[in-house]
Amino acid sequence: MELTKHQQKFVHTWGTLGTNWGINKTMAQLHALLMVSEKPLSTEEMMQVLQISRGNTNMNVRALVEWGLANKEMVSGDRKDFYAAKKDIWVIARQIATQRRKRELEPVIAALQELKKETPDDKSHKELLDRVEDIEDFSVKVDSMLEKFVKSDENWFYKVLLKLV
Amino acid sequence: MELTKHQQKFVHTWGTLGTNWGINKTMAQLHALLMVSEKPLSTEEMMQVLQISRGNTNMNVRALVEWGLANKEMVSGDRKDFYAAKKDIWVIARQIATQRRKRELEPVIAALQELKKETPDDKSHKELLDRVEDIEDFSVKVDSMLEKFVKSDENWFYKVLLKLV
DNA sequence: TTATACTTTCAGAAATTATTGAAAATAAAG
DNA sequence: CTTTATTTTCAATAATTTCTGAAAGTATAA
Repeated sequence: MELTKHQQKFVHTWGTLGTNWGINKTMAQLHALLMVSEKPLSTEEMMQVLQISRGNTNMNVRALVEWGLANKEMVSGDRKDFYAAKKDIWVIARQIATQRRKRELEPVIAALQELKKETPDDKSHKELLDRVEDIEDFSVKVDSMLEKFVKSDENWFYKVLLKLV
Repeated sequence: MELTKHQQKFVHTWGTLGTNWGINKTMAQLHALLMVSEKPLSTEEMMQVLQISRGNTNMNVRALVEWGLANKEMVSGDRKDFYAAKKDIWVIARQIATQRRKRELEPVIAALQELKKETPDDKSHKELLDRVEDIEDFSVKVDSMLEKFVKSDENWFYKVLLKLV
């Protein structure tokens, strides 16, 4: 299997951009590769195109599945597992929002709530409690906004966008 | 200078959470420390409280200033530089949105636009162009939403939130 | 069964990122 | 100026994260 130079560039670029988003290069490149592929790909094919090891391929493609960005598929008559990326940008965006909410926002809210509960409300903790409460309130708002986005359809987003103008 | 155990826990927790957001631990801890401090702090004080080196303190406190999350301040009668965190959550959120837009979103849009321009519109690039266009459109929408948020006041956000219900 | 095809795991190696600490640079005071 | 206080830089090192490849594990076919 061989990519055109433009496909190669897309895969390479997506890997670099992913790095700035805190996503590891291999995972981002696999995602890009699956997104431009017309058909599901096997581990062998991904290894060969990206020139990476079997272990690395397996770990990262499964991370993609865990994030809900790709699916494992069976091709009849073949014993191998194949993988295909979800291609609808709204589905992708919702999956990412779901995961980031779970991994980045909810732990913040939980930690701040605990902190608030156990911190005595005395003079020496005024600043601390003010900060914790402000950040918690804000986080809860963002969280509920993301929740709405996740549960919404495409039109919701357009409507919101319109209303903002 | 000494923190209460609750302040210590906040600083420690914020450092850990920061790590999950792709921010380095020292930067997040410095941010937390400055957020709970009633007065601006000197490099010495920050080094001593967090038990970190002078170089590390200097680099990361300047990163906070670059992100617009803290300010350098002069205390009259003292030759040292002091630093204070911005404490208004709306200001903080807008600063972070501004920076993330610049660092994470704009490079994506620029890269995709370039890719789109240079990729021939033939059959072998159908998937690629479809993906690039979808992601670019979506990114531009998110970007303009963030732009609005950055330029807005606190009420804007509440209004948006209300409209979404 | 046993053989074969394929996937998963994981210890060690490689690459990347963060931190130290001391030297160089800068700035204020005498 | 010269001295002294302070900040900044950066090469060396430490810590963390990613990647490899081979061995162990699973599943299907013969």
